[in-house]
Amino acid sequence: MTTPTRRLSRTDWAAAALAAIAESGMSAVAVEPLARRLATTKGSFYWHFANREALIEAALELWEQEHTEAVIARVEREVDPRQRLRLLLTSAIILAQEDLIDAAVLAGARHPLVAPVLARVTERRVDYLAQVFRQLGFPPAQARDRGLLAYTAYLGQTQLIQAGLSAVPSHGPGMRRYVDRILGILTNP
Amino acid sequence: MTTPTRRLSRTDWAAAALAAIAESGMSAVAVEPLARRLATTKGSFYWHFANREALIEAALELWEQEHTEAVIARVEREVDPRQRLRLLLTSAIILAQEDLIDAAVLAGARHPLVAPVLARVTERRVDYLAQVFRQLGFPPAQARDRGLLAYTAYLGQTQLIQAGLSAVPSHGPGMRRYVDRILGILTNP
DNA sequence: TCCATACCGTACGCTACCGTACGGCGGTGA
DNA sequence: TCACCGCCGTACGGTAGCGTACGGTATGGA
Repeated sequence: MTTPTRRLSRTDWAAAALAAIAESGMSAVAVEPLARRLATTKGSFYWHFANREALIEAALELWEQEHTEAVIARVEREVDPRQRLRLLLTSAIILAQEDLIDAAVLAGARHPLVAPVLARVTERRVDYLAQVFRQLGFPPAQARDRGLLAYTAYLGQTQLIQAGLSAVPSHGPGMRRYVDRILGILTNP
Repeated sequence: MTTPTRRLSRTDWAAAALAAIAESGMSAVAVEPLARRLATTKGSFYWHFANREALIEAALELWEQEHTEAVIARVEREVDPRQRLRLLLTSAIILAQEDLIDAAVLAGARHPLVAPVLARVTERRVDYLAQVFRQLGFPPAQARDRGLLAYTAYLGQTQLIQAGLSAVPSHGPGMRRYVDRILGILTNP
């Protein structure tokens, strides 16, 4: 995973912080515990970062890149907009189960450093969804409504899982049927 | 609100803790800050509670009662199931905007004391919604699906608001039309 | 009136974490 | 080989909150 060198980079710290957020939330971004986890000391940390805030910012920046821009870029390689939407939905469903980072960031929505990033990411994702619906032929206003609806469903789903009550088939043909049903509802004029 | 006496009860502390959760999340349930806020000292607190955990438990118990059982009891006074559903939806929409406690508890879903309470509350709410749909004439399995769908929409909505992007008319005739639309979708066979 | 009981104030020790100061080590270029 | 620089280890002081010990006060019932 990380290089076998014992010297750490700024990005190593940011990645560790992001992992800590996913596991235990914002409060887990603490310098000394992270240092223990990375088998180093605060001396390393304060060389790469001015303070704890700077680390949180770096971690959230990483999240924004990897969990929004990168996903959009990958989906954009699909040519057919309907296939794009399907790919988006399936990856969202799978991610909502395995990957806890989105839920963890949502949970920290009130944190002053999280709020602006979260707002940007939410807007970006809804915008992209709306764009896909426009490419499917819906007029702008309707496209945005449907984008919002789709994203709300995603959020609600992650929260249900957080609450320990998953009700969505997360794999296999059950999921395929489920995705098709959702797709039908979302694209039905 | 509270009695003009300066002596506090166990419930006063629990209510203050719940308010603190709504404002600033689980980590805000801290003895000394709460004591300052109540214009008293830790001496009072440790008379009424064994420790911080006990306070969190009491606060969550209060939440469970006031934000689930009490709402259900009030809605139950409505005779027509379709009216019950409408009342439930409108109060949910209004609450999702004004009242931040539900979102704050969701945000603490990973906390060991929150998780079981949240699981119970979620189950209870979905069960109740399913019951209403059964009373509307849907067969049990379909009723549960629709209950889940409705609750997912509620959760997604609160999360969107948390992310600073509200897209739902929260009052007036706009909300009435919106509720009617939702009602139509949810009860359409 | 007097005392028991319920409740609160205060001082203390403990732990976890933040941030700083500074010394040291190891690799790289002259 | 030596000096320099990037990176890390360590020790320290400061703060915030938890929990405890114990003394103090007020209030209602005998």
